[in-house]
Amino acid sequence: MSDASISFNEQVYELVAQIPKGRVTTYGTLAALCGKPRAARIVGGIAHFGPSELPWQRVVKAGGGLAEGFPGGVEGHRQVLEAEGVKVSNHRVVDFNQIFWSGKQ
DNA sequence: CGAGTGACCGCAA
DNA sequence: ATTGCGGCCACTC
Repeated sequence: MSDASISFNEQVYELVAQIPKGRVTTYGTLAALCGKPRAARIVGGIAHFGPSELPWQRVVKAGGGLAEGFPGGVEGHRQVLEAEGVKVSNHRVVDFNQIFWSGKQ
């Protein structure tokens, strides 16, 4: 653990910033990577007050669902995801299991 | 400085 | 399929 001295939110920032383009992950996964598999809720709170320069659009709900609290709603989220190359269908990420990013490329 | 809230997740009824 | 509850951390008022 090289970054165990930083806070939980700092780890989330690093992870979100390292998400490859065209790839997506879930709040629970980011929390689990930080060591808190039950802290998915915190990731959502961090995302709301976190730096807007981070690609929060690549962060979706479990199962590939779009974030309901996203600015503009799931409709706005869908537009950004498709702009990244991620196909979305009915408020749901297509081929989510293929573009899912588990922290290892 | 104390309490509340949040862009969630998973399970139980 | 829907509804309700507990859990965790950081940030805001």
